[in-house]
Amino acid sequence: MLKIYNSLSKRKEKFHPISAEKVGIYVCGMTVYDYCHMGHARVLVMFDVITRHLRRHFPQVQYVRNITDIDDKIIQRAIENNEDIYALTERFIEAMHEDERALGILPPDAEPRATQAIEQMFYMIKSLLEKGIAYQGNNGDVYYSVRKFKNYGKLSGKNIDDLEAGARVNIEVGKKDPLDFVLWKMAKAGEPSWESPWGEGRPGWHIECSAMSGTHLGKHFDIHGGGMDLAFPHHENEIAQSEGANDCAFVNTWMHVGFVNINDEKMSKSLGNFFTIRTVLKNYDGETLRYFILSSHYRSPLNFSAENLDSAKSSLTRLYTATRGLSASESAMQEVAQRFDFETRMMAALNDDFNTPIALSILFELAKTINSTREKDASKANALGQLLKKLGSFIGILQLDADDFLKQGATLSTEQIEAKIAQRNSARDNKDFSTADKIRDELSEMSIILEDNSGVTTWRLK
RNA sequence: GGCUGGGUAGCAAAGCGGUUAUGCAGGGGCCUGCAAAGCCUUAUAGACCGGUUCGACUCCGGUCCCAGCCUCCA
Repeated sequence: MLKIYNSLSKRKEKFHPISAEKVGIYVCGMTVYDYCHMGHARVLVMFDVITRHLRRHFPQVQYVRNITDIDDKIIQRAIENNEDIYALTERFIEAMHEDERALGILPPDAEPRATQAIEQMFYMIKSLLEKGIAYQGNNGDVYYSVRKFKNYGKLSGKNIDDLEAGARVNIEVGKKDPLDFVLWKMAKAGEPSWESPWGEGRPGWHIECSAMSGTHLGKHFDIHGGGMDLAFPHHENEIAQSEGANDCAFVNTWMHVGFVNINDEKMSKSLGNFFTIRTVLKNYDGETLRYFILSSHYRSPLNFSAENLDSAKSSLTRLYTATRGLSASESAMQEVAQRFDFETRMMAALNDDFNTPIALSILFELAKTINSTREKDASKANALGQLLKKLGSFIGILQLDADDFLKQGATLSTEQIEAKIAQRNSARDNKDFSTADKIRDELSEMSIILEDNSGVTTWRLK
């Protein structure tokens, strides 16, 4: 039984899909004006794990993750770069896909773009205007009238009067109430714009997600997710728009992924303390990044540091080392899978609100079982090794050949290393251990570690 | 000011009212020419103060501290 923490009820709840035939999940994706950073990586990886797990439970899962390709920051960046806006967004969409592949993220089923959903936004805005929940300000912009929506604040736990007391909301000329937010804004000269019933303009940020989720998943669907910083105001406003326009419940389960921190502070663009995925990939492989993200529960803060990434690398190395040199048939794996409870416990961990730290601890227990079984019962160890890879696939790790993982990043060619090993072994045969150790030390300088196991010397990268 | 979370051993990170989390790092041992890997073993916890309980890291109350949201942000 899958349980998910619902940000709306602030409780872990049993997950019951609206239709067991087809589960719908919508995740707020990137605004594409720059490279993705580690905060984005966390959301991408976590919802990859979540959708993989949902697919294990339900025959059909429709995973929709949007791309925001029109907004103030994109326009501003295009001007700064003196670059065509579509060239800019196209460039960063491609970069995002590259980063995703490096992290082992499977593509969503649909990846709609805001600029391709303008028509649907019109329908929604029209409907809100007809119901009197939206209005056109005297500056031409169309606004959502927050006080017309009785449940405003139900997701973020805010009440309207407290918000107003905060007084950090920006006051714009066209708004009747400072809390109102824009649905459609009039275009300034030179900005990208669309002809609309309310004049030449472009969409406000929030309306795109209401429009695109409705198009792909219907008015009422199962799961909506994103980073924790989107809960307010973005998701709150989506609820207001969708429920206001459709007169029905919008989303059953809201999921929010915690922040990536640096020195216990949120990594964010505004603080400027962010690391892009591709920067981190220069020093660590994608799977290590993924492991690092999975090492804490998705709602907890995740502290980004070289120490923690190094630790992730070591941990992953241990798991890969356990699978080294093992292979078994599917039937042998199935047979052993039934005799042990690893798979059951793995499922239970993921069923408990996607508890990836527990899931990883189970993989380590399995690795230990493999290591201690190797000598005694090779065929059992082989089968357990296959099981480890299978359970790793549940969270998208351990899918490489162990040698490919353990040997990646060497500064010498395999031939050069093998030659050194041959030299060292002939020295060892002659009991010339000082020469042998010297060769080993030289390789160690280049982070190449030798291991003499049952008469065979193998190597790996530190 | 309003609203969320959180404070666990050297570091990271979970579950749990009574039984080993797990990984990295450390100690001892086995293995090894020596190492590495692996195996066995071991130490180090639960911010603070009360309460409930036969028993609390786990429940309740209070105190202190930290982070986040209330403005674009994943």
